[in-house]
Amino acid sequence: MAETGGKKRKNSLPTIYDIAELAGVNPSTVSRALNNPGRINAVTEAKIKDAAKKLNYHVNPFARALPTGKTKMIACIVADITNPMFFDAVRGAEAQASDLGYTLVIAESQESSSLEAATVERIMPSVDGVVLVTSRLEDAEVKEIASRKPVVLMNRRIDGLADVVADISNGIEQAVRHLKELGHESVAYLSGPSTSWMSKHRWQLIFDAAVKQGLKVVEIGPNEPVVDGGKASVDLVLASGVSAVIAYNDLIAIGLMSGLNERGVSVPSQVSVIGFDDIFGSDLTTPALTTIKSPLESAGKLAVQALLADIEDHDAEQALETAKRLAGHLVMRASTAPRK
Amino acid sequence: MAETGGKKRKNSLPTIYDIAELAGVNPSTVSRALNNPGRINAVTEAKIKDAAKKLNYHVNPFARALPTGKTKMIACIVADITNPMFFDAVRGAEAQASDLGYTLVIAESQESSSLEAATVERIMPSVDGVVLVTSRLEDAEVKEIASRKPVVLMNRRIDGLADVVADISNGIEQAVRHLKELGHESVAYLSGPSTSWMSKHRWQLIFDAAVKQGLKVVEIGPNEPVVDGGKASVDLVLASGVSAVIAYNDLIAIGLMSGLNERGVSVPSQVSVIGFDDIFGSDLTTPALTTIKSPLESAGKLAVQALLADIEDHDAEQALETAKRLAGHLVMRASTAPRK
DNA sequence: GACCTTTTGGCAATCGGTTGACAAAATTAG
DNA sequence: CTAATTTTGTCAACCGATTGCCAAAAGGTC
Repeated sequence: MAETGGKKRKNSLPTIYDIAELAGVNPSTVSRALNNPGRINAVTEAKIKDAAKKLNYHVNPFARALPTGKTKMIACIVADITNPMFFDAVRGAEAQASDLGYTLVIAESQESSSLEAATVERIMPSVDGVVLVTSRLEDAEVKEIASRKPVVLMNRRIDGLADVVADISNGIEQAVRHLKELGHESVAYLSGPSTSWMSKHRWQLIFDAAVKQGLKVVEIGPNEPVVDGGKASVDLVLASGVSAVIAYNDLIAIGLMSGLNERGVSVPSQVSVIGFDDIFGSDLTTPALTTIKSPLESAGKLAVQALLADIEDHDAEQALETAKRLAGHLVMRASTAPRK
Repeated sequence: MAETGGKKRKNSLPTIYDIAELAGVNPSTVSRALNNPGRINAVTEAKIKDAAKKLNYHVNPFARALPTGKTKMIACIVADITNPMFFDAVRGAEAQASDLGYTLVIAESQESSSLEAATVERIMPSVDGVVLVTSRLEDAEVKEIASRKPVVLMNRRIDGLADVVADISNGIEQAVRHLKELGHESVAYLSGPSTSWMSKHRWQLIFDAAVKQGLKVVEIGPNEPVVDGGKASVDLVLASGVSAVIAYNDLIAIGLMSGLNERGVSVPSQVSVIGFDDIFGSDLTTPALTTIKSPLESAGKLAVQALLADIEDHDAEQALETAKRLAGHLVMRASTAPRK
């Protein structure tokens, strides 16, 4: 006999139909028992749940996604996975997502706005919402995306959209005051990519703080937000004649220190350097880097919390409010010293 | 007030039915034209593709996944996202996956075997295959998973399963010879987690090389594969009386150096330290860390290549063969010195 | 016991594609 | 010019869940 007489079941996974058969009820009853506890008689429900256990049933996410449109996946798009700054953010997001039964898809845009757009386009159909971390897209593009699916921004602000941005004004003020107290009279800001909202934001705050403290202040950039970007800016820094530098991020700060070192300029005795983020490794440098740290893990958590609140039609305000109280602060180490 | 961006749109995305209508053909013809080029008359095909462009059509991945079982997603499960070692691996994997039209889902198991099992269970139904990086699961568990979906291992070997493991025997031999040449007579291996295949593997090779060079050798561990794990082992290292240490990874090595430093023991003049992986930051320490580096980005690429070959029923041998030629080597920096 | 509610669970349509079977049309052969 | 063959596109049955609608069963009321 060519065909077996038995079930033609492939080695595929159990479905609600199998459960229905085993429990002697209709598939729709199974569906209700499983997602709509209470809708069904308690004893029937128990019988169905037993059968489900017995068959080791797991809902097929695709079959569910088709009619509901809900995929239980969210995306987190970061500019550069290899920047340690993203660790904590991603880890916080991951933890919160799986806590709430969602799967987090992480993708990177490699600091490219066109690649970011393509990535978003590719992933969007598969997810219920998106967290954009330090997005390099233009406001209009982000808004367009947000018009299709829930979006939460991290380290970026766009009017009308939800965002999680730690308040760094205090940290920056501390940093600038710190430099002032060390006797510095001028400071340079080594900016990040020109498409970075966060870079502009930091410059704005540094500018204000410096003016307030009566320090001369200049912006040098844009710089690639990587170690080599910092290294490449050494000439400009030296030419500017400043005695202190605040860099867009720790990577740039580290690159700058290494570049200065190669030039025989000593940090911190000749030039003081401050970074942002307190990434892994920033306490390993010589001298250890003074930096302005943000609570990125909490930020990641809250971003996902707000996103899921929106997706599931709860109130996102609470998470967003909590996020507003996130604040950065100065971590003092050894890369700053009194001006000679 | 900032609302999250979800204007849930009613009029959903274009479907093949819309295209069919616009092009005046049957939906199945559209499906064939789009996935089965050649099956359909060239002019009809063109007309359909035009219509698809016009409507800005994108296939609904869930609708497709339902009948085909193919999701065009693969998972990459790593032990700890915050270990910089995974950057390069993940980046290579991501790049290769999107090149081939797949979406990579990254998840971490936080070094926990039970969490890893749960994560795999959760993600498995949604993906076509899995890359396990330094898995903490037992052989039998991994095999069970591999019996359900294609699996490729990174930095782990299990009989009968595909793996990508760079050949580090040479790098280790270089390292041990290097220590010997510096006059060391004994070396300790600071091992990683007891569930780590890679940790055992490294110990094996170090042991062999040390014996061959006539060095005394001991294993100290297990240690948590993080900075604090290295710090915590300082007492044991000092008590052992060795003058050189090779650590399971750079994180442990860095922690050890910092711990030794706190004890007033100088690296490298009193104790030489060597790590593994050459992570970001390992050249920033004082002294800069000597380490055995593996080509992790290539490994990630090849793992995905092999996995996709398997999934799409091509020949995975080629990728696997190339992977066999991946080799690590010693990166000499400043954390090793002649024995006093 | 007749009548009205409320529970409970089944039927069948639906989500958006894929694909085997087949008929109509076009092409080639004899 | 008819028969055989190939090409092209349609029909309809899935894939596995969800859900509105409805009927049967159970419970309450008078």
